[in-house]
Amino acid sequence: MLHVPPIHSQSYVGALRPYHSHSLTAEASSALEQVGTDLQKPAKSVVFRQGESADFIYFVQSGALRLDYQIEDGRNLVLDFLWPDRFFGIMETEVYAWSAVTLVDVHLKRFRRNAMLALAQDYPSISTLLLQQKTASLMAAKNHIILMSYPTATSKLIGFLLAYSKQQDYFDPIAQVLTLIMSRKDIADYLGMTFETTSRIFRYLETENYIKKINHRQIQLNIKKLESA
Amino acid sequence: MLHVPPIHSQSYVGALRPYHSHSLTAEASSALEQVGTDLQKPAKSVVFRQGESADFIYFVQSGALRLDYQIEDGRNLVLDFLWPDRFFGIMETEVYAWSAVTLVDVHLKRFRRNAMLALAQDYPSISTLLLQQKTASLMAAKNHIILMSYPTATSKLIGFLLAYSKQQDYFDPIAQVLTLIMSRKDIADYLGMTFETTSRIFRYLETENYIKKINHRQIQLNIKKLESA
DNA sequence: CGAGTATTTGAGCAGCATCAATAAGAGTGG
DNA sequence: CCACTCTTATTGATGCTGCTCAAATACTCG
Repeated sequence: MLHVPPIHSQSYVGALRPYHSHSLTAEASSALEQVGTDLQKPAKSVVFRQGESADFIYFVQSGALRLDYQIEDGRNLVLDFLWPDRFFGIMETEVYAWSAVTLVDVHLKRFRRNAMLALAQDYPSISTLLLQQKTASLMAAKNHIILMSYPTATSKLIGFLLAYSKQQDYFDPIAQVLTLIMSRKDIADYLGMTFETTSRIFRYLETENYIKKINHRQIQLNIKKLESA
Repeated sequence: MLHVPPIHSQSYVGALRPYHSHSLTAEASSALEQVGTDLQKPAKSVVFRQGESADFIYFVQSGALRLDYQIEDGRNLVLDFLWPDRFFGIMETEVYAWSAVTLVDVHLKRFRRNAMLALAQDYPSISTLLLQQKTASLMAAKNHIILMSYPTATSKLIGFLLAYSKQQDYFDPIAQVLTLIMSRKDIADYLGMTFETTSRIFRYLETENYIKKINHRQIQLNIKKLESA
């Protein structure tokens, strides 16, 4: 059975509590189950591309992805990072407005959009689910905007690290070690800076004892110090 | 019969926008009508404040507003500008995560959140409407992120002017004159820069004949030149 | 008309981008 | 397992953009 936990927040905007604390009814859940198929993708593979026909809606069962928006000037913008329990690809348009790329091996559930939207007409709890998931996307976008509005690259990166450290799959709260599954460039493209700046700020944070690099992808965080910065 | 335009439709000039839509059935429409009340607000008034109990959902019938997010460090961030045909204040949390402030005199429709969400359980078309409106908010946020990612203040401001000039209430396509209903500071707080920079870029755009200032709030745009920049 | 607010403009400096060169790590095949 | 290649990350030097602080001007509203 497909169990969708209530949205939890990694947010600066505020904790996100569902209006009705709820998951799907048993009937809605099994109806959804019948139109969904399991799907596995290796790391660094494309789930869908910007501009492709938006025929499917996806759900992250495990792993992580990033959403890329290709700008006309050639730059790539990372719009969001997706973690387990998130739906994505819920478009109102014919085509996907951005691409979805896996960062690690992922386990997805895939639904035909037509089928899912038809079910939403019959099962109010599916409509509510879709609305909650859209809300989750919107809150993530608002948090992203807030991060990008920070006046310095240092505060942006600190904000990013603190938000990221809420992801229990990649942060060990005992050892305080964060496993970076995305590249310096991905982080830079998310925060609106160059990857050289990202790298330099990591260096600066280490000299000031905010973090300690174990290797390129493993970083020990001094959470308290980062939070008070 | 209720008629709400699809989210990508263009607004028509001057008239009051009904929230009635193709997506709402007659029953859903009249049910909604019974829980909605008309509301007028003068320019520069607060519709709701960040942190207040999120009891109402609003619909813009005419006018324009901005959504403000107050950051702990004292800065104010403009998250979005709202135009006619947009719902706002659809929260999943107990309280509003940002404030809504009118830029000009506005005509709103106000719905009790409890009532509206209860109706959504009975009328699938109301759920669809809410989902569409969330999508509109999300697309606006994504466009905002794209704007903020532009590498220079000049390109951000050009992007803002071009997007804003799609608002037929405030852009005269014959004279090519855009009426700015928000301050330099509002624009700066939306784009993530200082208002001095906003002012300087306006000056620069005028020297390069991208725009011509009629006065502080009326600006003639050379759309073609701006688009090719 | 006067007081308060919004906007413009100036000077100097800090932070980030750019261009460039190394270094570290990951992947592959012998 | 090592040698080779390719990718990712780091570090350096330099210049420009946009921020800060400051002052003057324009506009708004009672």
